[in-house]
Amino acid sequence: MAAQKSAQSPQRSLRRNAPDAARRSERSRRAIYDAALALVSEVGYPRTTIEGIAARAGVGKQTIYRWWPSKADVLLEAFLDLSDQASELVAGPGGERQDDIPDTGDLAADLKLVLRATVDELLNPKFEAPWRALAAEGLVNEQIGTEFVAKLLEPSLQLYVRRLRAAQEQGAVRPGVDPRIALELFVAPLAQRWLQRTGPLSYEYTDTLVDYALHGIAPR
Amino acid sequence: MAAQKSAQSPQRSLRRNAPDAARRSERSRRAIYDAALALVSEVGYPRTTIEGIAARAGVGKQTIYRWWPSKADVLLEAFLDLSDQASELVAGPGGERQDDIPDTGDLAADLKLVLRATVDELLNPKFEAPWRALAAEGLVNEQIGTEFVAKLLEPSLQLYVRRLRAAQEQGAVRPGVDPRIALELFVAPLAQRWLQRTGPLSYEYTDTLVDYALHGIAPR
DNA sequence: ACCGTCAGGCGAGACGCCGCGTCTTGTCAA
DNA sequence: TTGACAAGACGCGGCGTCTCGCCTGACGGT
Repeated sequence: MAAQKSAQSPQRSLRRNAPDAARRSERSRRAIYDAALALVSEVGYPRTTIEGIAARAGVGKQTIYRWWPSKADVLLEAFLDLSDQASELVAGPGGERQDDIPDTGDLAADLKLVLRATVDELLNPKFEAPWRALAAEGLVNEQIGTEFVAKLLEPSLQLYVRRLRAAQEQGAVRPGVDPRIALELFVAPLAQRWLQRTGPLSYEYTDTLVDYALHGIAPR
Repeated sequence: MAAQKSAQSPQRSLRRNAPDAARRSERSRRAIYDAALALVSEVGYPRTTIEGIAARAGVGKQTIYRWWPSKADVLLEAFLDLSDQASELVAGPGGERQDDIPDTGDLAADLKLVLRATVDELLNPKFEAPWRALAAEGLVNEQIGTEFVAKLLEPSLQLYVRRLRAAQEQGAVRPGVDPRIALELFVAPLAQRWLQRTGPLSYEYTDTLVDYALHGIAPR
């Protein structure tokens, strides 16, 4: 027995029968992502099946079950991958990520700009179906919900937190205000309107949200 | 062709083979509601099956398929029924519904009070599972989503709209403000925090939302 | 640097199970 | 008398597990 300090097999003990990631087929992984995203968009999340994904990807079912515990996890990873690709396009291949909201000194204008970009993203048909599916799954499945929020939403929200803190130092936001709660005033209504289809997403709408959130609805 | 305006059978033409509602068993209907709500709470929405509801309710599967098109519709109706019962308890059996937010002249206080009541309702364990399930289904299923919003959410939102309009007439809200959007400033963040489990629901939190929404986060 | 070996990931698909939605039967109440 | 009812059989399709050869990539000996 060679120099393994523990157990008979190399890093098998993490989960039962953990597969060897070094020998994993990159080709299959990508095909599965593509098939999952395509199927969710084409036939909807509930009618997307693991059998269907496997067939579409030209992959054995076992290959999916080997690497993911559920179809929700497959879709979550596929969507994360899609988002990464998309944001790599925006930033250069050099790597500098879009990791801050611009600070022109005009908070209202900066927020409106970012929210307009968010609207554009939400209206991108490639994102809609998987995004809705994951949001829905997250409501009912705590594990997916937590991961969805942490990996997909939280990074964007942190951008707002930083921008609002900067505004606070500049005196553009009241000192006592909690940025974490403040950002919800414009983000949550937008998200809700989109998810619940209670109205059209327009620049006018998001601009209004920013104005209300900054100055309140009471007379000044 | 045979100008029957009313066809051969009484109100059969609405859908194919529409059943006779007059002969419907009230007993089965109630049992199905109870079983559906109980199962969703006990085993979760995805593992709640029509077979399971039928068995639990002591009812034939056909009785469910006769009256509802899908398990989501069953649950929606069951939950509407539950809500009606609950709000009948609050109002007297005489019938006067709680159909307005109190107007003490102090808008902030009135809103805080109602939001605190909403928090209590959201934390009621009897409501949580079915509410989440329906919200999730509504994200992915447009028909359910529309009905969910219209029958469950919209009535409550109208209460806010009315109260905000009254406030507007009293000069407590700026004239140009759209009440429909204004109410989202405090309702949407609360809903989102609850649904996404991104933080605890406390009176302190909802009070803060009202303050931010009324006065904004910018210096006055 | 090369090449042989072999563990294990791979595509394919069979398996038993279960819930789906439909259909059939006999019972019972309006 | 009619039609909703409880019970449950039916074929179907997706589930998650399994078995089969094939092929690949990591590793060791020369």
